[in-house]
Amino acid sequence: MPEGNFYKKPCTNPNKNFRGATRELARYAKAMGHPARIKILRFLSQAEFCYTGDFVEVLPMAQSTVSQHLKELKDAGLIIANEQPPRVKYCINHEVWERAKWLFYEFFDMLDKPDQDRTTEQ
Amino acid sequence: MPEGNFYKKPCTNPNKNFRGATRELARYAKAMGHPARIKILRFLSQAEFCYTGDFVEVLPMAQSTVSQHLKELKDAGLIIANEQPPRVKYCINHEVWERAKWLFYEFFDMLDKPDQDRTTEQ
DNA sequence: GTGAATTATCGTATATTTGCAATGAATTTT
DNA sequence: AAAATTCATTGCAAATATACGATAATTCAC
Repeated sequence: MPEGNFYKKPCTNPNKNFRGATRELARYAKAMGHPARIKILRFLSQAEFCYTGDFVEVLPMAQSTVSQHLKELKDAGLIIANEQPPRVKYCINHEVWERAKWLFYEFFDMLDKPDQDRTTEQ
Repeated sequence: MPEGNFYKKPCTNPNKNFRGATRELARYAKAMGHPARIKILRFLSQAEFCYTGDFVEVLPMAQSTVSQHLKELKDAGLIIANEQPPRVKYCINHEVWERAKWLFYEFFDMLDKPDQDRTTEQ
C-alpha cells in the first residue's frame, strides 16, 4: 500500500444501514437461505415437534452441522428449543412464523398491487 | 494434526445433497437474504425499470457494491439486465418472481394445511 | 458408579459474502 | 479528440458461513 493511502476498513455488517421491515424480511430470508434449514422447517411444520436426532436421521450431514443449522433458525426466532435432557425438543415458533409469512406475502404482493399503502416499508 | 489422522476435507457446498423445490426455495431465500437486495426488489417492483444509478442514489453503499448485489439478484434469476450503454436497465423477471412467490406461499401454507398434497417437496 | 445415549459447543479448515477503491470498457458530451 | 458519464469487474481485506471430528455436559439404564 502506497504511503499516505489511508485505506478505510470496510464495514461488512449488512444490517448497519437498514431498518424496519426490509431488515426483518432479509433476516428471515437469510435464515431460510440454506436447503437444510428449509427441510428442517418443512419437517417441523408437519410433525408438531421433533428432537435433534430426528433431523440428523433425515439430513445428509453430521450431527454437529445439523445442530448448527438448528441454532441459526432458533437465533432467527423461527423455531423454539425446549430442553428435555438429554434431548432437545424443537417446534415452530408460530408467532414469528406468522410474522414472517405476512412479510413475505406483503413483499410478493407488491407487483400485483403497485399502489397499495406500504406502512411497513423502511 | 497427529500421525495417521486422515482429516476429511469438508465439502462446504450447501446444495450438493439437496434437490427440487427445497433447493430452489433456499436459492431465492438466499438471494433475498440481504436488506440491500430486498430494497432493490421493492424499488424495482414499483418502478417498472431502473438504472444502476437509481439504486446507487438510494442505497447506503458504494456503486461497486450495489453492482455486486444486482449481479446476485440477476444470477438468482429474479431480475433481468438490459444493456443500454453506457447504462444498464434492470427490471423484475416476472416469470421467476411468480415462481418464487408460489414457492414461498406454498411453504408458509404448510402449517395451515398440514395434510395437503405436497407434490413439490424434495 | 459405569456406560450408553443425546446434543451443544469447540477447534479447525475452507468457501463465500460483504465492502470499498481503483480500473477499464463503452457511450455521450463538449 | 478529449473529457465526462455510466457501470461492471478486479483486487484486496474482513467477516461470516459451512462442514466435520472431538469433546463435554447431561440424563437414563444397569
